[in-house]
Amino acid sequence: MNFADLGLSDELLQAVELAGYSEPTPIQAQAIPSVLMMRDLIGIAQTGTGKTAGFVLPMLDILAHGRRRALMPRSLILEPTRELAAQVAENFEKYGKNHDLKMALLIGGVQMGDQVKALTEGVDVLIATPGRLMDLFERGKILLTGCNLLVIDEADRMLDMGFIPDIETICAKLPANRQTLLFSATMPPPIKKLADKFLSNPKLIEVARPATTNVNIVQHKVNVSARKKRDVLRHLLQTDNVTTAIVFANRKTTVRDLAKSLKRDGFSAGEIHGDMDQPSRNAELQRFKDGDINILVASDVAARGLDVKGVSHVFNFDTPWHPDDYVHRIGRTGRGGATGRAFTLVAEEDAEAIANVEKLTGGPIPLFEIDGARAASSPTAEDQPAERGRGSRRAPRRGAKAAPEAPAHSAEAEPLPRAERPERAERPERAERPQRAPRRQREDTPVAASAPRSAPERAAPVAAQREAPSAPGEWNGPVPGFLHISALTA
DNA sequence: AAAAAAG
Repeated sequence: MNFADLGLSDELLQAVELAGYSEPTPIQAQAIPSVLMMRDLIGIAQTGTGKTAGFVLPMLDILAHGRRRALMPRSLILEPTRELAAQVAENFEKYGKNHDLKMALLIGGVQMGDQVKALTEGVDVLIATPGRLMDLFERGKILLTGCNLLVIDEADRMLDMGFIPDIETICAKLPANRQTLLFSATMPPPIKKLADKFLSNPKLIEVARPATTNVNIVQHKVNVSARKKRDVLRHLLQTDNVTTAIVFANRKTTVRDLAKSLKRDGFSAGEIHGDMDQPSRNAELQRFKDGDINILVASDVAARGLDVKGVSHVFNFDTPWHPDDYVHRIGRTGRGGATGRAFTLVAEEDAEAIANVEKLTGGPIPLFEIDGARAASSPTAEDQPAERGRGSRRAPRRGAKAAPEAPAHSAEAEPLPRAERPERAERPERAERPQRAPRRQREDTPVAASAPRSAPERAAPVAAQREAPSAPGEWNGPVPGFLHISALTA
């Protein structure tokens, strides 16, 4: 199966080829022809399956015909979070480079002026979060009567976030005679009802099995007391060949404190959560994507859909209360055929949550024991995927520095510091300290002795993984032309 | 219990 067999135009095929893809993913192979035939579609799929390109590519083809009119966008894509909306916009830029199509990114947290201006001039596609879209609509800045192509992305997430009434309101403002595509990782009854109400004779495509069955993600839980969570996290960050990690916490305050603490300890860390203003959120995410930082501490704003290449590890500093979120969080790693590792720190307060997670994922998550240096497993070169073809031998990304490393778990691994010892004194020092955060010296926390620097080849496979081309639809580095999109929302 | 999204 080849992209050329799917009925896409030559301009699109060229953009796809330029992006480095030749073979469509299963969801693309199934979705693209149906969308081109103007059918309604239900896609049971998660991000990381190439879902985004699955609707962006045929939409571009459809939009290539017809003309835009002021205030009357021709198509609308709804996304649950601002970051996801921006990510879809990047895809439009990438694949639409041969088309003269205008888009507007309508998200909150940024000034309305440029968004309104774009609407006034006419856009072909709106990419929006529901709140800002409703706001602009109520202000009379948008007419949705010309919008005959609608994409509802991440519908189950929209449900979780209470957006379904908004979605219904928005659907009612669109022409009844339209094409609707709905994507969702799961199909809970309210989503099924929504689909029944707003889609007609949809083609059903199901490709993504739950991420928990993603064999590319090695999962572990670590029993730990609440007060030792930070120590265990630091230990894992140092000893598990972490190149790039997302650390999820349940509360925004935890995210903030933890990021601060990691930075203080010299880790190259950043943070993202909903209490930050949008420019800061964008900046932190970009720093992470660019490799300026290799650890992102995040709330569940980043749990779903975010597509950053080469995330070697996901850490759940807290077990998510909602078991579905566990699946989404760990799905940030092990993407595009790469191997990922997911650790969940389980304290007493997480007991109930982890039980629910294990019920959902269908079995106990293997315990990873640290105290006593008894590691259940450690990443080795064999764990890493072999070369995935397609030019994966580019030089390592400039900014993608590895985390401070120590040898992988083995009999000689350092045990965790014991509670009664001065906690930092026992920790192996990071030989290659991420320079960005100047360490604050404190006399009671001496810099620990240096751990042997692990051989560079240990980290190499994961670094290569970060560089390997992703499937279409995945985030694949900054898109040069994207500047003008961000300018639209600056 | 939280987080997200409009401000």
